[in-house]
Amino acid sequence: MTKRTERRADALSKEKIVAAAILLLDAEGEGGLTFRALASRLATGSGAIYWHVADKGELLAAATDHVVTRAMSAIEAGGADPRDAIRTIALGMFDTIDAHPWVGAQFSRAPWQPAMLRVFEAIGARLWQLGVPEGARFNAWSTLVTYIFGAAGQNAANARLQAPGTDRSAALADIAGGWSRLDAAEYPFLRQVAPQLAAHDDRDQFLAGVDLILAGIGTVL
Amino acid sequence: MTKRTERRADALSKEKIVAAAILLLDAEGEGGLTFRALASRLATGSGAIYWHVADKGELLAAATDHVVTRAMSAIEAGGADPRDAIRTIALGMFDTIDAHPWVGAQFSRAPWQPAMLRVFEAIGARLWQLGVPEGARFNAWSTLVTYIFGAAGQNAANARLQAPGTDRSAALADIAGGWSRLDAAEYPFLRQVAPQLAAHDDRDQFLAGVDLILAGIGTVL
DNA sequence: ACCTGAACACCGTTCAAGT
DNA sequence: ACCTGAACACCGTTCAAGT
Repeated sequence: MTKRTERRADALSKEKIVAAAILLLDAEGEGGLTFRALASRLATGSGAIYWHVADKGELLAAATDHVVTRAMSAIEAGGADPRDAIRTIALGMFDTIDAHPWVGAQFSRAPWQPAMLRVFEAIGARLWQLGVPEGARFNAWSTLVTYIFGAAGQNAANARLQAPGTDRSAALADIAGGWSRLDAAEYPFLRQVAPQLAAHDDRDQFLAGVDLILAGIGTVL
Repeated sequence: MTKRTERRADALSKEKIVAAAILLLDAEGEGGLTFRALASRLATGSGAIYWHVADKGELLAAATDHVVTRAMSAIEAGGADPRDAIRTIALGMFDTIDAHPWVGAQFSRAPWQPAMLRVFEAIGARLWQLGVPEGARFNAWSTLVTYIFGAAGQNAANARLQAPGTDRSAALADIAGGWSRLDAAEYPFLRQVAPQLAAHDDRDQFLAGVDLILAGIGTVL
């Protein structure tokens, strides 16, 4: 009965534009999202998009919010032990940003988005549940959230840097090879960890960081 | 005697181009660095820059390397206790990226740069000195480095987001105000920390995160 | 060897004109 | 109300032509 239901089925809408933008971003990366490319996929003119969306920033923000919302609703961390719940949420964000690397660059441009607030609350609630005292709660929460999104963002940046064909272990072997050939007097540490760099798994390393922060939080309980 | 010493004093060079780029980046932000603007500052044509520099990516990488190198050589963390040395290095990076926000976005695009290696080594060496056992060393190091650059980068992104005139505490008050008005059933944690968000100092919060990770590392010593 | 600056192939965004 | 697509004001990068 409303105007909205009377619209043609193929009419443009912000939802359709955002859905097409996500497809484009996933397929071709951040550089692939162009108003011209988007308009051509939607079989319309570039100006039509501006009727529904203020600018490219709003489009990227809406796409990020959509992806993070979908990811959060798929994460099952309900009855678990608070530490396990934090690990589950953290890994969920890591995997989401790994699958959509453009999300990693975007979220630091709009950290106040609704979906982000849900992640923030989920982490904070578990810290509360864990019994972190009032005085330590805010810093414990911000350290975790900063680490989770910082690490996931850096992982996504690595993925974006890499040539599409090559795999991660070859790239790591390259960097580790460089480290092992550094000057022994100036870079003893990097030379020593080079083999571990070559062999490590990014996801395990990320989780080890979450565990280390949880161990630090354990000292103030 | 060499060709190099015979060159005119006002001749272009990569060093001069990088120095001008840093001035431009600091004055007008990442969007202000344009080959046209740079060429006009250097009183030359945009094509001349390409004789000394491959592309914009190399220019940003060189500018970042210059700034981080300068910062690292100013940091005095020599004889200090390893934990204090790590805090000093971390704060030095935080302040550097705070003063040059474009560095925060750049470093994740080129983490293998010489200056970055020096930071990596400096952190790693202190962990070694601290006696972190072999099996925990790599993860402890990567957690610290990831947190330091992730947090500093997010801080810089916040700075870039803000309108040039407004100050940080007004922006925080705004966000905190929003959080305190969230639905009480869905967002109890964010409502509860809103006052702390409004009152906190970014630099102190950053350092509290470093300390929390150091506390976590303490549990594996 | 190094510099000049017009030209090329793109962008995001606007806007008069249409339906 | 919504859509079209040309036009505007930019980009990074290239390259023939100069010195």
